[in-house]
Amino acid sequence: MATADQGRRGGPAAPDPRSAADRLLDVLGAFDQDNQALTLTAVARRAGLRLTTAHRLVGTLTRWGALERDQAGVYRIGLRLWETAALAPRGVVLRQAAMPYLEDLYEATHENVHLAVRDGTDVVYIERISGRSAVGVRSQVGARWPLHATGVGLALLAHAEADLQEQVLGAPLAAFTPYTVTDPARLRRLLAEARRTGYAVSDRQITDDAVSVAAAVFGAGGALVAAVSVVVHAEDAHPRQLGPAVRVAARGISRALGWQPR
Amino acid sequence: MATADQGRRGGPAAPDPRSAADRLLDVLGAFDQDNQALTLTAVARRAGLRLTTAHRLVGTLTRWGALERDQAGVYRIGLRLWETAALAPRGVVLRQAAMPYLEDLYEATHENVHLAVRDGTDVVYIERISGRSAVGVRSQVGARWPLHATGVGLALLAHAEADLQEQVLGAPLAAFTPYTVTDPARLRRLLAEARRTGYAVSDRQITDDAVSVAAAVFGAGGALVAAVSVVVHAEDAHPRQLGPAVRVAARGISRALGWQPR
DNA sequence: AGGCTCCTTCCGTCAGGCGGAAGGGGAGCC
DNA sequence: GGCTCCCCTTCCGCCTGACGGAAGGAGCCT
Repeated sequence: MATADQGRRGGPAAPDPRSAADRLLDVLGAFDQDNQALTLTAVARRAGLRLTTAHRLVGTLTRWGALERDQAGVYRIGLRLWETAALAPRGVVLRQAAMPYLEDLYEATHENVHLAVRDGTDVVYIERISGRSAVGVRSQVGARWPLHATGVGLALLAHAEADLQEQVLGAPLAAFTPYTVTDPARLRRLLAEARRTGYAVSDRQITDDAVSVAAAVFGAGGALVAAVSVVVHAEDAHPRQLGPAVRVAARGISRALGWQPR
Repeated sequence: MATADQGRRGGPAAPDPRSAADRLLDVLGAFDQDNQALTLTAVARRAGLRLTTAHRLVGTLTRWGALERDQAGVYRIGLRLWETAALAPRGVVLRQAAMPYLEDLYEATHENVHLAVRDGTDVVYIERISGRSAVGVRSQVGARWPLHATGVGLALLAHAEADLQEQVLGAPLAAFTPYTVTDPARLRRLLAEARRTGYAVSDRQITDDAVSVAAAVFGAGGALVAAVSVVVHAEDAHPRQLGPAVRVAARGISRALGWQPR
């Protein structure tokens, strides 16, 4: 979607309000989960740039290593960018600290295990351990979902500041299945429940055959940092049983991050 | 190091030959393993930019999400960049495919397990599984080392095209310990040995207490893609024993990537 | 061959990036 | 308190280098 405002009338071409830096970032932004490999023309179209401009920017990015070009002339995200992005404190660094505990959780359940952080009113998945026999889930590493629908999102929202909660509760809540909670009052009760029990449950809110049980992870000083979850088939979901296991893993990670129980 | 050429003489300021795009990328490049958190001034210094220019660029990057700024005003790599970089085919995508086999290798050995790819004449580490009791290694995810010294580097070099081998063999070989192989003829023999046995051994070439045993990973069509290694204490190193295990893991990953034994 | 799409190079114009200057704000020191 | 130092932010005029139209090349399909 959003090929918008390409329409130019008689006027002498509306001057692009974007800075050169914005345009470069828009080239990077042209790549996403569904567009991991793009031709030059596709980059130009998705970034809303003239072909020549895209050509120049893509050349610069490729020379630096932010993009790579294969024999067919198709561009992908390059290793050098990956390398730099590996320094993100909420990415690789968090993941490395959490990994052993995620492994333990996987060993104990043999189900999909997730680690995610909050960005605005979305969750971003940092890591996923996929059981071979586990339920098919729609979340990939790097994927984004709204806070209110996923297990990890509910866990994060339940422990978030009041104004963020109000922001989410005040906006329309997108539905992904018939089970997705779109009623603010019901969402409020879910969050209260999550705070009371220490784990959040998302029942078939993303796909209609998966239930997710999640718990929040805190850093040094008690700041909310991330959330962990286990995703299981809806029919054999035992939140009461999984909750404690997820909580244990979450506390383990919190401890590794320097969190101290009060 | 490298505060170089800040010296301006009487002249009216040498015009920076870098493009706006280059300068933006140099801001990102200012962040590395040893500089994961930088103030605005530090960014300007490391990127070789005026403070005002850095200020503007860093603002744009932060607005986009490529950088994040904490309360103290210190900048770090942001989640959005991490998200985009997660699309790198030789990064997260490769890692996800390899992970189960790396786990198996870790279970079998309980030593540090590495996955790395080649970039130019360097290796870049994509993943590391650290045993709690394993030997301390100097490689982090996202780290870079020259091909000739690490186990994974030797495995990659042994199966690389002839001209790359000649390029490495023709250049000076940096030493990191007294054991680092800096003689081209000896390196040539190591590579031949690696091809013969199917695994490469780096004996105390990076740190003087660690031995690395590595094997190459191939993709669909037989293209060289990556290398896997196990790093153990020098005293209890049994390359003959580890070699086969590493080879099995490497072939497993290769198979997962669509490689077919001929 | 012809027509198509996608890519690359060239070059003149003018908008927008650059950086000097000035001022705010906080930490540390006397 | 008053001082200094350092880091950050905003403002604004000049000049440069980014932009994009135009033209042409390279494949690919019919």
